[in-house]
Amino acid sequence: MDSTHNSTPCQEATVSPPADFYRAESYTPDDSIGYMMRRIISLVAQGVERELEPSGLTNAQWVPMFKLYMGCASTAAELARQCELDAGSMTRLLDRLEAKQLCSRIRSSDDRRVVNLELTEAGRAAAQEIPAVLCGVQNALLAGFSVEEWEILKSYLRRMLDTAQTLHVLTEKNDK
Amino acid sequence: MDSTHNSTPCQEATVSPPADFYRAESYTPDDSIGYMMRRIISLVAQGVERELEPSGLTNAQWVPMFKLYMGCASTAAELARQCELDAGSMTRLLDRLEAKQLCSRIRSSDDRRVVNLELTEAGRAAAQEIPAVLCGVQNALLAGFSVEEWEILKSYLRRMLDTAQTLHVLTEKNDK
DNA sequence: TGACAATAGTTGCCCAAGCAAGTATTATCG
DNA sequence: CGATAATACTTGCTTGGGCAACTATTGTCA
Repeated sequence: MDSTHNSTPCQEATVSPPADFYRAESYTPDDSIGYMMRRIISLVAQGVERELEPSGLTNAQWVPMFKLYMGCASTAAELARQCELDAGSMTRLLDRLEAKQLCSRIRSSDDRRVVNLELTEAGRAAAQEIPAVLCGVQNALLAGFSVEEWEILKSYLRRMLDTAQTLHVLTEKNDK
Repeated sequence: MDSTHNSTPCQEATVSPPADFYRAESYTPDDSIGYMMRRIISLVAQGVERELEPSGLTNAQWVPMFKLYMGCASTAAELARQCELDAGSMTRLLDRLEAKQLCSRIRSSDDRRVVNLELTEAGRAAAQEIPAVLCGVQNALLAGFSVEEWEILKSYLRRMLDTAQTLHVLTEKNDK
C-alpha cells in the first residue's frame, strides 16, 4: 500500500528517507517520542487550565481567546482556520464564550454572511493573563535547560514539523 | 542512566529553578515548544489514525487495545489507570470496542466487581498491526535525524517529564 | 443577467473525555 | 458479626471535536 507515493510529485530529491530508529518487534511506549510528547503536552495543558481557571477560560477556550486578543482573526471562519478547528465546533465554542460574556458576535453589514467577533471587557481582561501563564508553565518545564539546549530542542521540533509537511503519510487527507 | 542531572527525588534542594526563556511581553506561539509539540502530536495522531482505519481502530481506541495486547492490563479499572483515563470513559470505550467485536467483557467469578477483558481474534489481528504503524509514523517524522540527535531529543523529553513530576504547578490536582 | 460555485455560519449526529452520583461487591476493623 | 470504607464498574450530564447537510449570502463567468 505504500507504493502509492513513490512517484516523487515535485522532484523532491533532497528529502531524507524515513529513519529506522523504531522497530515494530521491539517497540516500547517509554522510548517513543510521540508518547513522551503527548504526556508533556497533557501536563502543560493541565497546568495552564489550572492557572486560567479563575478567569473562566478552559483549555479549549484560551486558544481562540488569545488569537482574538492578538488580532490574528476577527471573524468566526478566520478564527476557526487559525485554531485549525472545525467550523461547527467554533460555532458552539463561541456560544459558550458568549454565554460567559467573554466575547460577542456582531453580524457584518457589508458581508452579511460573516460574523465579526469582539472581546468584551471581561474577555480582554481574561485574555491578557494568557501569555504569562503559558510562559510560566513552559519555563517551569524547562527548568535545568541551558539556552543552547532550549534552542536545540526548538530546532528539532521545527525540523519535525517541516518534515511532516512534506510527508504524504501525515499530511494527505484525501487526494488534494 | 542519566548521570547529568539530579538523581535525588526526595531531596528537593537540588531541583533547578524555572527557566526564563519565555516572557509574557514577547510571547509568540511559533517559538513555543508547547505549541510546536502539540502540532507534531496532532500530525502523528492523524497519520496513525489514517493507517489504522482499515483495522477499525480509532485514535482513542488503539491505545487501550495495544495495552491489552501487550498484557499491561486485563481488567477495565486497570486499563483505565494504564491509559490515564476516566473509568466512565473506559466503560463507554469498551462498549464501542465490544460492539466492533474487538474485545469482550467477562465478569470475574472470584471478584464479582471486576470485569476481565479479552481480545477477540479480530481484536488481536488489529492490535498486532499497531506497533508497525507507530514506528512507521515516528520514523517518518524523524527523517534526517542522526541517532545522536534522536537520543538527545529523547533525553530532553525525559528531563521535562521528570521535571514535571516535581512541579506543583503541573502535578498538584487539588490540595492533596 | 442568470446559472453556478464558493463562502460563512448553523445545526444534527457521532465519538470522546471528565465529573458526579449511584449500585454491587469486597475488604477492614472495632 | 456488623458498620464502614474501599473498589469496580455503570450511567447521566457537560464540554468538546469532526463530519455532513442545510440556509443565506456573495462571487464568477458564459
